[in-house]
Amino acid sequence: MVNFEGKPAYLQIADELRQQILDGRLASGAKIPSESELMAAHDVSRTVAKMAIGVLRTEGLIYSHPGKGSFVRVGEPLRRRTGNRYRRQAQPPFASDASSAGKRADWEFETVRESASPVVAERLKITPGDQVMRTSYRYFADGKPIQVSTSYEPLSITGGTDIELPEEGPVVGVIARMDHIGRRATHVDENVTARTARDHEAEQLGIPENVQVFAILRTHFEAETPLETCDIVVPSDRYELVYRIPVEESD
Amino acid sequence: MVNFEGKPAYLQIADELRQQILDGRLASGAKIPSESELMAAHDVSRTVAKMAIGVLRTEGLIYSHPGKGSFVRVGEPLRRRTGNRYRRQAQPPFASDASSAGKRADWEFETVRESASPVVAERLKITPGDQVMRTSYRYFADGKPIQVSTSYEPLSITGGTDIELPEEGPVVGVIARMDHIGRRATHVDENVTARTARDHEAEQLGIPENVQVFAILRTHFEAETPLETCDIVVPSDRYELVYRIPVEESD
DNA sequence: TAGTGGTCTAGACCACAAT
DNA sequence: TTGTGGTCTAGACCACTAC
Repeated sequence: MVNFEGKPAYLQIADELRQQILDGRLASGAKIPSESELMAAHDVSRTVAKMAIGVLRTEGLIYSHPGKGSFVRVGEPLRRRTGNRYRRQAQPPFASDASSAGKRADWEFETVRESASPVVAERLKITPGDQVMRTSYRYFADGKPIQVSTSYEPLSITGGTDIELPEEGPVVGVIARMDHIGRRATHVDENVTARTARDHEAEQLGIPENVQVFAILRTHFEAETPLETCDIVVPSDRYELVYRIPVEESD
Repeated sequence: MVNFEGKPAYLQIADELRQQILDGRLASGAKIPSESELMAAHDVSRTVAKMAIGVLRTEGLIYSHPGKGSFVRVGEPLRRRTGNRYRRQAQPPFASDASSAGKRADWEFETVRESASPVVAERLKITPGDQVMRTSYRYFADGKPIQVSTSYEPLSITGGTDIELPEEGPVVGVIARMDHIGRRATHVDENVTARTARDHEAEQLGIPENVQVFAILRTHFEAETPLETCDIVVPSDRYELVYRIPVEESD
Protein backbone atom coordinates (compact mmCIF):
# COMPACT_ATOMS: atom_id res chain seq x y z
CA MET A 1 0.00 0.00 0.00
CA VAL A 2 1.18 3.49 -0.79
CA ASN A 3 1.65 5.19 2.53
CA PHE A 4 0.76 8.83 2.17
CA GLU A 5 0.09 11.35 4.90
CA GLY A 6 2.41 9.42 7.18
CA LYS A 7 -0.64 7.60 8.49
CA PRO A 8 -0.16 3.89 9.14
CA ALA A 9 -1.71 1.61 6.56
CA TYR A 10 -3.97 -0.15 9.05
CA LEU A 11 -5.51 3.15 10.15
CA GLN A 12 -6.07 4.21 6.56
CA ILE A 13 -7.87 0.95 5.85
CA ALA A 14 -9.87 1.30 9.05
CA ASP A 15 -10.81 4.87 8.09
CA GLU A 16 -12.01 3.71 4.70
CA LEU A 17 -14.14 0.93 6.13
CA ARG A 18 -15.49 3.15 8.90
CA GLN A 19 -16.58 5.71 6.36
CA GLN A 20 -18.38 3.05 4.35
CA ILE A 21 -20.16 1.86 7.46
CA LEU A 22 -21.18 5.30 8.67
CA ASP A 23 -22.50 6.49 5.35
CA GLY A 24 -24.41 3.30 4.71
CA ARG A 25 -22.44 1.75 1.87
CA LEU A 26 -21.82 -1.11 4.25
CA ALA A 27 -25.25 -1.61 5.71
CA SER A 28 -26.12 -2.96 9.10
CA GLY A 29 -25.43 -6.67 9.20
CA ALA A 30 -23.44 -6.59 5.96
CA LYS A 31 -20.28 -8.62 5.66
CA ILE A 32 -17.18 -6.51 5.40
CA PRO A 33 -14.30 -7.60 3.16
CA SER A 34 -12.42 -10.59 4.50
CA GLU A 35 -8.84 -10.32 5.64
CA SER A 36 -7.72 -11.96 2.41
CA GLU A 37 -9.65 -9.46 0.36
CA LEU A 38 -8.20 -6.55 2.28
CA MET A 39 -4.71 -7.97 1.80
CA ALA A 40 -5.20 -8.18 -1.95
CA ALA A 41 -7.03 -4.87 -2.31
CA HIS A 42 -4.46 -2.84 -0.38
CA ASP A 43 -1.37 -4.95 -0.97
CA VAL A 44 -0.61 -5.44 2.70
CA SER A 45 0.17 -8.36 4.96
CA ARG A 46 -2.47 -10.20 6.85
CA THR A 47 -1.29 -8.56 10.06
CA VAL A 48 -2.17 -5.12 8.74
CA ALA A 49 -5.57 -6.25 7.49
CA LYS A 50 -6.24 -7.79 10.88
CA MET A 51 -5.16 -4.62 12.70
CA ALA A 52 -7.55 -2.54 10.62
CA ILE A 53 -10.40 -4.86 11.47
CA GLY A 54 -9.32 -4.83 15.10
CA VAL A 55 -9.67 -1.05 15.24
CA LEU A 56 -13.26 -1.22 14.07
CA ARG A 57 -14.04 -4.03 16.44
CA THR A 58 -12.80 -2.13 19.48
CA GLU A 59 -14.88 0.79 18.28
CA GLY A 60 -17.89 -1.47 18.40
CA LEU A 61 -18.68 -0.97 14.74
CA ILE A 62 -18.26 -4.60 13.71
CA TYR A 63 -18.09 -8.04 15.20
CA SER A 64 -16.19 -11.05 13.90
CA HIS A 65 -17.39 -14.60 13.76
CA PRO A 66 -14.70 -17.25 13.20
CA GLY A 67 -15.28 -19.20 10.04
CA LYS A 68 -17.83 -16.72 8.70
CA GLY A 69 -16.37 -13.24 8.57
CA SER A 70 -16.81 -9.80 10.08
CA PHE A 71 -20.11 -7.99 9.99
CA VAL A 72 -21.41 -4.49 10.57
CA ARG A 73 -22.86 -4.19 14.04
CA VAL A 74 -24.76 -0.92 13.99
CA GLY A 75 -28.50 -1.34 14.24
CA GLU A 76 -30.94 1.14 12.74
CA PRO A 77 -32.19 2.74 15.94
CA LEU A 78 -28.60 2.56 17.02
CA ARG A 79 -29.22 4.23 20.30
CA ARG A 80 -32.13 3.27 22.38
CA ARG A 81 -33.31 5.84 24.78
CA THR A 82 -33.72 5.14 28.41
CA GLY A 83 -34.55 7.79 30.85
CA ASN A 84 -35.31 9.19 34.18
CA ARG A 85 -39.02 9.47 34.12
CA TYR A 86 -39.58 8.30 37.62
CA ARG A 87 -43.24 8.68 38.20
CA ARG A 88 -45.77 7.10 40.45
CA GLN A 89 -47.10 4.94 37.69
CA ALA A 90 -47.57 1.25 37.55
CA GLN A 91 -45.11 0.47 34.83
CA PRO A 92 -41.99 -1.60 34.52
CA PRO A 93 -39.25 0.99 34.91
CA PHE A 94 -37.06 0.35 31.91
CA ALA A 95 -38.84 -2.07 29.67
CA SER A 96 -41.56 0.45 28.95
CA ASP A 97 -39.03 2.86 27.50
CA ALA A 98 -37.90 0.23 25.06
CA SER A 99 -41.45 -0.63 24.08
CA SER A 100 -42.34 3.01 23.55
CA ALA A 101 -39.49 3.12 21.04
CA GLY A 102 -41.49 0.80 18.85
CA LYS A 103 -39.86 -2.40 19.95
CA ARG A 104 -41.53 -5.48 21.33
CA ALA A 105 -40.29 -5.71 24.88
CA ASP A 106 -40.25 -8.71 27.13
CA TRP A 107 -38.07 -9.92 29.94
CA GLU A 108 -37.10 -12.81 32.09
CA PHE A 109 -36.24 -12.78 35.75
CA GLU A 110 -35.23 -14.89 38.67
CA THR A 111 -35.86 -14.02 42.28
CA VAL A 112 -33.92 -15.49 45.19
CA ARG A 113 -33.67 -14.69 48.85
CA GLU A 114 -30.13 -14.28 50.12
CA SER A 115 -27.85 -12.56 52.58
CA ALA A 116 -26.60 -9.10 51.70
CA SER A 117 -22.99 -8.87 50.62
CA PRO A 118 -20.94 -6.06 52.15
CA VAL A 119 -21.26 -4.02 48.97
CA VAL A 120 -25.01 -4.39 48.73
CA ALA A 121 -25.38 -3.82 52.46
CA GLU A 122 -23.57 -0.52 52.21
CA ARG A 123 -25.74 0.63 49.35
CA LEU A 124 -28.91 -0.31 51.21
CA LYS A 125 -27.58 0.99 54.53
CA ILE A 126 -28.19 -2.35 56.19
CA THR A 127 -25.90 -4.82 57.92
CA PRO A 128 -23.97 -7.37 55.86
CA GLY A 129 -25.74 -10.69 56.19
CA ASP A 130 -29.20 -9.14 56.48
CA GLN A 131 -31.74 -10.82 54.27
CA VAL A 132 -32.45 -9.26 50.89
CA MET A 133 -34.51 -10.27 47.88
CA ARG A 134 -32.35 -10.38 44.79
CA THR A 135 -33.99 -10.33 41.39
CA SER A 136 -31.96 -10.74 38.23
CA TYR A 137 -33.52 -9.47 35.04
CA ARG A 138 -32.77 -9.75 31.39
CA TYR A 139 -34.65 -7.48 29.04
CA PHE A 140 -35.24 -8.12 25.36
CA ALA A 141 -36.18 -5.75 22.56
CA ASP A 142 -37.63 -7.59 19.61
CA GLY A 143 -36.27 -10.78 21.12
CA LYS A 144 -32.71 -9.54 21.43
CA PRO A 145 -31.17 -9.03 24.86
CA ILE A 146 -30.38 -5.37 25.46
CA GLN A 147 -30.16 -5.03 29.19
CA VAL A 148 -29.29 -7.05 32.26
CA SER A 149 -29.89 -5.88 35.77
CA THR A 150 -29.87 -7.13 39.31
CA SER A 151 -32.13 -5.57 41.90
CA TYR A 152 -31.80 -5.86 45.68
CA GLU A 153 -34.53 -5.08 48.20
CA PRO A 154 -34.14 -5.38 51.96
CA LEU A 155 -36.57 -7.87 53.41
CA SER A 156 -36.76 -5.62 56.44
CA ILE A 157 -38.91 -3.44 54.19
CA THR A 158 -40.75 -5.84 51.93
CA GLY A 159 -40.69 -9.03 53.96
CA GLY A 160 -44.14 -10.43 54.66
CA THR A 161 -45.92 -7.99 52.34
CA ASP A 162 -47.59 -9.00 49.11
CA ILE A 163 -45.01 -7.21 47.04
CA GLU A 164 -42.21 -9.26 48.53
CA LEU A 165 -41.77 -11.01 45.19
CA PRO A 166 -41.26 -8.13 42.71
CA GLU A 167 -42.77 -9.79 39.71
CA GLU A 168 -45.64 -11.62 41.39
CA GLY A 169 -47.39 -8.95 43.37
CA PRO A 170 -50.50 -6.94 42.50
CA VAL A 171 -48.48 -4.01 41.14
CA VAL A 172 -45.22 -3.65 39.24
CA GLY A 173 -42.46 -1.08 39.29
CA VAL A 174 -40.44 -0.18 42.34
CA ILE A 175 -42.21 3.09 43.08
CA ALA A 176 -45.73 1.72 42.70
CA ARG A 177 -44.88 -1.35 44.75
CA MET A 178 -43.41 0.70 47.54
CA ASP A 179 -46.46 2.98 47.48
CA HIS A 180 -48.54 -0.15 47.91
CA ILE A 181 -46.91 -0.88 51.25
CA GLY A 182 -46.89 2.72 52.35
CA ARG A 183 -43.32 3.66 51.50
CA ARG A 184 -43.03 6.80 49.42
CA ALA A 185 -40.02 6.97 47.16
CA THR A 186 -38.75 10.55 47.12
CA HIS A 187 -35.83 10.40 44.75
CA VAL A 188 -33.66 8.08 42.71
CA ASP A 189 -29.89 8.22 42.51
CA GLU A 190 -28.19 7.01 39.39
CA ASN A 191 -24.49 6.53 39.23
CA VAL A 192 -23.18 6.08 35.70
CA THR A 193 -19.84 4.62 34.77
CA ALA A 194 -18.50 3.11 31.57
CA ARG A 195 -16.34 0.03 31.32
CA THR A 196 -15.87 -3.08 29.24
CA ALA A 197 -18.38 -5.88 29.62
CA ARG A 198 -17.50 -8.72 31.95
CA ASP A 199 -17.46 -12.12 30.32
CA HIS A 200 -20.81 -13.22 31.75
CA GLU A 201 -22.42 -9.92 30.84
CA ALA A 202 -21.19 -10.16 27.28
CA GLU A 203 -22.61 -13.65 27.13
CA GLN A 204 -25.98 -12.63 28.51
CA LEU A 205 -26.19 -9.62 26.23
CA GLY A 206 -25.07 -11.56 23.18
CA ILE A 207 -22.28 -9.11 22.40
CA PRO A 208 -18.57 -9.65 21.75
CA GLU A 209 -16.27 -9.44 24.71
CA ASN A 210 -14.57 -6.17 25.49
CA VAL A 211 -17.49 -4.16 24.20
CA GLN A 212 -18.14 -1.03 26.19
CA VAL A 213 -21.15 -0.89 28.48
CA PHE A 214 -22.82 1.56 30.77
CA ALA A 215 -22.86 0.31 34.34
CA ILE A 216 -25.59 2.15 36.21
CA LEU A 217 -26.06 1.86 39.94
CA ARG A 218 -29.59 2.95 40.69
CA THR A 219 -31.01 3.39 44.15
CA HIS A 220 -34.53 4.37 45.13
CA PHE A 221 -34.75 6.40 48.32
CA GLU A 222 -37.42 7.42 50.76
CA ALA A 223 -35.67 10.47 52.14
CA GLU A 224 -32.43 9.01 53.45
CA THR A 225 -33.59 5.41 53.50
CA PRO A 226 -32.71 3.20 50.53
CA LEU A 227 -35.71 1.19 49.41
CA GLU A 228 -34.06 -0.68 46.57
CA THR A 229 -30.78 -0.72 44.71
CA CYS A 230 -30.07 -2.08 41.29
CA ASP A 231 -27.12 -2.79 39.00
CA ILE A 232 -27.97 -2.10 35.38
CA VAL A 233 -25.74 -3.00 32.47
CA VAL A 234 -26.44 -1.99 28.88
CA PRO A 235 -24.23 -1.82 25.79
CA SER A 236 -23.20 1.80 25.57
CA ASP A 237 -23.35 1.91 21.79
CA ARG A 238 -27.02 0.96 21.91
CA TYR A 239 -28.08 3.41 24.51
CA GLU A 240 -28.46 7.06 25.12
CA LEU A 241 -29.11 8.04 28.71
CA VAL A 242 -31.45 10.96 29.16
CA TYR A 243 -31.67 12.90 32.38
CA ARG A 244 -33.79 15.89 33.30
CA ILE A 245 -32.73 17.63 36.46
CA PRO A 246 -34.82 20.40 37.97
CA VAL A 247 -33.01 23.49 39.13
CA GLU A 248 -33.40 23.94 42.85
CA GLU A 249 -35.45 26.98 43.72
CA SER A 250 -33.64 27.63 46.98
CA ASP A 251 -31.03 30.30 46.76
CA MET B 1 4.27 -20.78 27.30
CA VAL B 2 2.38 -23.76 28.60
CA ASN B 3 -1.14 -23.32 27.36
CA PHE B 4 -3.51 -24.69 29.96
CA GLU B 5 -7.24 -24.19 30.24
CA GLY B 6 -7.41 -23.72 26.50
CA LYS B 7 -7.12 -19.99 27.09
CA PRO B 8 -4.93 -18.13 24.59
CA ALA B 9 -1.53 -17.15 25.90
CA TYR B 10 -2.06 -13.44 25.33
CA LEU B 11 -5.21 -13.45 27.44
CA GLN B 12 -3.46 -15.33 30.24
CA ILE B 13 -0.68 -12.78 30.26
CA ALA B 14 -3.21 -9.96 30.17
CA ASP B 15 -5.10 -11.54 33.07
CA GLU B 16 -1.94 -11.77 35.10
CA LEU B 17 -0.97 -8.17 34.49
CA ARG B 18 -4.51 -6.94 35.09
CA GLN B 19 -4.58 -8.69 38.43
CA GLN B 20 -1.33 -7.07 39.42
CA ILE B 21 -2.69 -3.67 38.47
CA LEU B 22 -6.01 -4.07 40.24
CA ASP B 23 -4.56 -5.35 43.48
CA GLY B 24 -1.87 -2.71 43.58
CA ARG B 25 1.28 -4.74 42.92
CA LEU B 26 1.66 -2.58 39.83
CA ALA B 27 0.93 0.83 41.25
CA SER B 28 -0.50 3.80 39.43
CA GLY B 29 2.10 5.19 37.08
CA ALA B 30 4.34 2.16 37.41
CA LYS B 31 6.05 0.76 34.36
CA ILE B 32 4.78 -2.64 33.35
CA PRO B 33 7.19 -5.26 31.96
CA SER B 34 8.42 -4.43 28.49
CA GLU B 35 7.49 -6.55 25.52
CA SER B 36 10.95 -8.12 25.60
CA GLU B 37 10.56 -9.02 29.25
CA LEU B 38 7.16 -10.55 28.67
CA MET B 39 8.59 -12.56 25.76
CA ALA B 40 11.35 -13.96 27.96
CA ALA B 41 9.20 -14.48 31.05
CA HIS B 42 6.47 -16.38 29.23
CA ASP B 43 8.42 -17.80 26.34
CA VAL B 44 6.21 -16.31 23.67
CA SER B 45 6.73 -14.29 20.52
CA ARG B 46 6.67 -10.55 20.52
CA THR B 47 3.27 -10.62 18.80
CA VAL B 48 1.74 -12.38 21.79
CA ALA B 49 3.35 -10.01 24.27
CA LYS B 50 2.07 -7.10 22.21
CA MET B 51 -1.45 -8.55 22.07
CA ALA B 52 -1.53 -8.91 25.85
CA ILE B 53 -0.51 -5.29 26.26
CA GLY B 54 -3.05 -4.29 23.63
CA VAL B 55 -5.85 -5.86 25.67
CA LEU B 56 -4.98 -3.81 28.71
CA ARG B 57 -4.65 -0.68 26.62
CA THR B 58 -8.11 -1.01 25.13
CA GLU B 59 -9.40 -1.57 28.64
CA GLY B 60 -7.91 1.76 29.58
CA LEU B 61 -5.70 0.27 32.28
CA ILE B 62 -2.39 1.26 30.72
CA TYR B 63 -0.98 3.60 28.13
CA SER B 64 2.10 3.11 26.01
CA HIS B 65 4.71 5.68 25.19
CA PRO B 66 7.05 4.78 22.32
CA GLY B 67 10.64 4.66 23.42
CA LYS B 68 9.75 4.59 27.10
CA GLY B 69 7.40 1.73 27.85
CA SER B 70 3.88 1.04 29.05
CA PHE B 71 2.58 2.45 32.30
CA VAL B 72 -0.35 1.92 34.61
CA ARG B 73 -2.97 4.51 33.92
CA VAL B 74 -5.27 4.27 36.90
CA GLY B 75 -5.05 7.23 39.21
CA GLU B 76 -5.95 6.96 42.87
CA PRO B 77 -9.29 8.75 42.75
CA LEU B 78 -9.68 6.94 39.46
CA ARG B 79 -13.12 8.29 38.92
CA ARG B 80 -13.77 11.88 39.47
CA ARG B 81 -17.27 12.69 40.37
CA THR B 82 -19.28 15.15 38.46
CA GLY B 83 -22.88 15.70 39.17
CA ASN B 84 -26.18 17.28 38.76
CA ARG B 85 -26.29 19.73 41.56
CA TYR B 86 -27.84 22.49 39.62
CA ARG B 87 -28.42 25.22 42.10
CA ARG B 88 -28.80 28.93 41.99
CA GLN B 89 -25.32 29.49 43.21
CA ALA B 90 -22.56 31.55 41.77
CA GLN B 91 -20.14 28.77 41.02
CA PRO B 92 -18.50 27.40 37.94
CA PRO B 93 -20.72 24.44 37.08
CA PHE B 94 -18.22 21.65 36.67
CA ALA B 95 -14.87 22.90 37.83
CA SER B 96 -16.12 23.26 41.38
CA ASP B 97 -16.88 19.56 41.54
CA ALA B 98 -13.32 18.77 40.63
CA SER B 99 -11.92 21.18 43.18
CA SER B 100 -14.14 19.78 45.91
CA ALA B 101 -12.53 16.42 45.17
CA GLY B 102 -9.30 17.82 46.48
CA LYS B 103 -7.81 18.79 43.16
CA ARG B 104 -6.56 22.15 42.10
CA ALA B 105 -8.91 23.23 39.35
CA ASP B 106 -8.35 25.79 36.66
CA TRP B 107 -9.49 26.27 33.13
CA GLU B 108 -8.93 28.07 29.91
CA PHE B 109 -11.55 29.32 27.50
CA GLU B 110 -12.11 31.12 24.27
CA THR B 111 -15.24 33.00 23.36
CA VAL B 112 -16.27 33.82 19.83
CA ARG B 113 -19.40 35.16 18.22
CA GLU B 114 -20.67 33.09 15.32
CA SER B 115 -23.68 31.91 13.37
CA ALA B 116 -25.56 28.91 14.67
CA SER B 117 -25.05 25.68 12.78
CA PRO B 118 -28.16 23.65 12.00
CA VAL B 119 -27.39 21.25 14.84
CA VAL B 120 -26.87 23.98 17.41
CA ALA B 121 -29.88 25.88 16.12
CA GLU B 122 -32.09 22.86 16.65
CA ARG B 123 -30.87 22.39 20.18
CA LEU B 124 -31.43 26.04 21.02
CA LYS B 125 -34.71 26.19 19.08
CA ILE B 126 -33.48 29.09 17.01
CA THR B 127 -32.97 29.55 13.27
CA PRO B 128 -29.75 28.35 11.65
CA GLY B 129 -27.58 31.37 11.05
CA ASP B 130 -28.82 33.23 14.11
CA GLN B 131 -26.02 34.70 16.16
CA VAL B 132 -24.73 32.72 19.12
CA MET B 133 -21.87 33.10 21.55
CA ARG B 134 -19.67 30.05 21.48
CA THR B 135 -17.30 29.44 24.37
CA SER B 136 -14.82 26.59 24.29
CA TYR B 137 -13.48 25.43 27.62
CA ARG B 138 -10.75 23.16 28.76
CA TYR B 139 -10.68 22.20 32.42
CA PHE B 140 -7.63 21.04 34.33
CA ALA B 141 -7.35 19.13 37.60
CA ASP B 142 -3.94 19.52 39.15
CA GLY B 143 -2.75 20.83 35.83
CA LYS B 144 -3.93 17.89 33.79
CA PRO B 145 -6.73 18.33 31.27
CA ILE B 146 -9.77 16.30 32.27
CA GLN B 147 -12.63 17.91 30.42
CA VAL B 148 -13.35 19.83 27.26
CA SER B 149 -16.63 21.49 26.53
CA THR B 150 -18.21 23.89 24.12
CA SER B 151 -21.08 26.09 25.20
CA TYR B 152 -23.53 27.94 22.96
CA GLU B 153 -25.80 30.78 24.03
CA PRO B 154 -28.22 32.59 21.75
CA LEU B 155 -27.40 36.26 21.47
CA SER B 156 -31.13 36.86 21.26
CA ILE B 157 -31.07 36.19 24.98
CA THR B 158 -27.72 37.49 26.18
CA GLY B 159 -26.85 40.03 23.52
CA GLY B 160 -26.27 43.50 24.89
CA THR B 161 -26.34 42.41 28.53
CA ASP B 162 -23.33 42.45 30.81
CA ILE B 163 -23.21 38.66 30.92
CA GLU B 164 -22.87 38.44 27.16
CA LEU B 165 -19.30 37.23 27.62
CA PRO B 166 -19.63 34.22 29.95
CA GLU B 167 -16.29 34.56 31.67
CA GLU B 168 -16.12 38.32 31.92
CA GLY B 169 -19.37 39.30 33.55
CA PRO B 170 -20.11 40.09 37.19
CA VAL B 171 -21.31 36.54 37.92
CA VAL B 172 -20.30 33.09 36.72
CA GLY B 173 -22.25 29.92 36.06
CA VAL B 174 -25.06 29.61 33.59
CA ILE B 175 -27.88 29.68 36.13
CA ALA B 176 -26.55 32.62 38.10
CA ARG B 177 -25.80 34.56 34.94
CA MET B 178 -29.26 33.96 33.57
CA ASP B 179 -30.76 35.00 36.89
CA HIS B 180 -28.79 38.20 36.57
CA ILE B 181 -30.64 39.12 33.40
CA GLY B 182 -33.99 37.93 34.67
CA ARG B 183 -34.14 34.52 33.04
CA ARG B 184 -34.94 31.73 35.47
CA ALA B 185 -33.56 28.34 34.54
CA THR B 186 -36.10 25.70 35.48
CA HIS B 187 -34.40 22.46 34.50
CA VAL B 188 -31.38 21.00 32.81
CA ASP B 189 -31.41 18.15 30.33
CA GLU B 190 -28.39 15.91 30.06
CA ASN B 191 -28.02 13.43 27.31
CA VAL B 192 -25.24 10.92 27.91
CA THR B 193 -23.62 8.75 25.28
CA ALA B 194 -20.33 6.89 25.19
CA ARG B 195 -17.99 6.71 22.23
CA THR B 196 -14.31 6.78 21.38
CA ALA B 197 -12.54 10.11 21.52
CA ARG B 198 -12.15 12.05 18.30
CA ASP B 199 -8.59 12.81 17.37
CA HIS B 200 -8.74 16.46 18.42
CA GLU B 201 -10.44 15.57 21.68
CA ALA B 202 -7.80 12.98 22.51
CA GLU B 203 -5.17 15.59 21.80
CA GLN B 204 -6.80 18.22 23.97
CA LEU B 205 -7.36 15.76 26.80
CA GLY B 206 -3.88 14.33 26.54
CA ILE B 207 -5.12 10.77 26.26
CA PRO B 208 -4.34 8.02 23.75
CA GLU B 209 -6.57 7.77 20.73
CA ASN B 210 -9.49 5.40 20.81
CA VAL B 211 -10.00 5.89 24.52
CA GLN B 212 -13.62 5.87 25.56
CA VAL B 213 -15.26 9.13 26.56
CA PHE B 214 -18.59 10.31 27.83
CA ALA B 215 -20.18 12.77 25.45
CA ILE B 216 -22.74 14.78 27.35
CA LEU B 217 -25.15 17.18 25.69
CA ARG B 218 -26.37 19.54 28.35
CA THR B 219 -29.08 22.12 27.85
CA HIS B 220 -30.40 24.66 30.34
CA PHE B 221 -34.07 25.48 29.94
CA GLU B 222 -36.45 28.15 31.14
CA ALA B 223 -39.63 26.12 30.78
CA GLU B 224 -39.59 25.21 27.10
CA THR B 225 -37.02 27.80 26.07
CA PRO B 226 -33.38 26.71 25.79
CA LEU B 227 -31.08 29.23 27.45
CA GLU B 228 -27.80 27.51 26.74
CA THR B 229 -26.55 24.24 25.33
CA CYS B 230 -23.19 22.63 25.83
CA ASP B 231 -21.14 19.70 24.53
CA ILE B 232 -19.09 18.11 27.29
CA VAL B 233 -16.45 15.46 26.70
CA VAL B 234 -14.65 13.63 29.51
CA PRO B 235 -12.66 10.39 29.60
CA SER B 236 -15.12 7.80 30.84
CA ASP B 237 -12.54 5.94 32.88
CA ARG B 238 -11.87 9.08 34.90
CA TYR B 239 -15.43 9.99 35.58
CA GLU B 240 -18.45 8.80 37.38
CA LEU B 241 -21.64 10.61 36.55
CA VAL B 242 -23.98 11.11 39.46
CA TYR B 243 -27.62 11.98 38.98
CA ARG B 244 -30.34 12.52 41.53
CA ILE B 245 -33.81 12.53 40.12
CA PRO B 246 -36.79 13.46 42.27
CA VAL B 247 -39.84 11.26 42.01
CA GLU B 248 -42.78 13.20 40.71
CA GLU B 249 -45.47 13.64 43.28
CA SER B 250 -48.32 13.66 40.78
CA ASP B 251 -50.06 10.36 40.52
C1' DT C 1 24.42 3.16 22.09
C1' DA C 2 20.95 0.28 23.79
C1' DG C 3 16.22 -0.32 24.77
C1' DT C 4 11.47 0.85 23.86
C1' DG C 5 7.03 0.55 21.45
C1' DG C 6 4.92 1.22 16.43
C1' DT C 7 4.55 -0.76 12.17
C1' DC C 8 4.93 -4.48 8.96
C1' DT C 9 6.22 -8.89 6.38
C1' DA C 10 5.64 -13.83 5.43
C1' DG C 11 4.74 -17.42 6.83
C1' DA C 12 2.29 -21.42 10.13
C1' DC C 13 -1.49 -24.43 12.39
C1' DC C 14 -6.06 -24.53 14.23
C1' DA C 15 -11.35 -24.78 14.69
C1' DC C 16 -15.18 -23.60 12.55
C1' DA C 17 -18.60 -22.28 8.47
C1' DA C 18 -20.33 -23.03 4.12
C1' DT C 19 -20.68 -25.94 0.10
C1' DT D 1 -12.94 -29.05 0.32
C1' DT D 2 -12.40 -24.24 0.68
C1' DG D 3 -12.53 -20.00 3.05
C1' DT D 4 -12.88 -17.72 7.37
C1' DG D 5 -11.05 -15.56 11.56
C1' DG D 6 -8.04 -16.84 15.95
C1' DT D 7 -3.66 -17.67 17.44
C1' DC D 8 1.26 -17.65 17.01
C1' DT D 9 6.26 -17.61 15.30
C1' DA D 10 10.43 -15.19 13.76
C1' DG D 11 12.01 -12.04 11.92
C1' DA D 12 12.51 -6.67 9.96
C1' DC D 13 12.97 -1.36 10.00
C1' DC D 14 11.66 2.85 12.20
C1' DA D 15 11.42 6.88 15.59
C1' DC D 16 11.89 7.98 19.95
C1' DT D 17 13.96 7.85 24.77
C1' DA D 18 17.40 7.27 28.19
C1' DC D 19 22.02 7.15 29.30
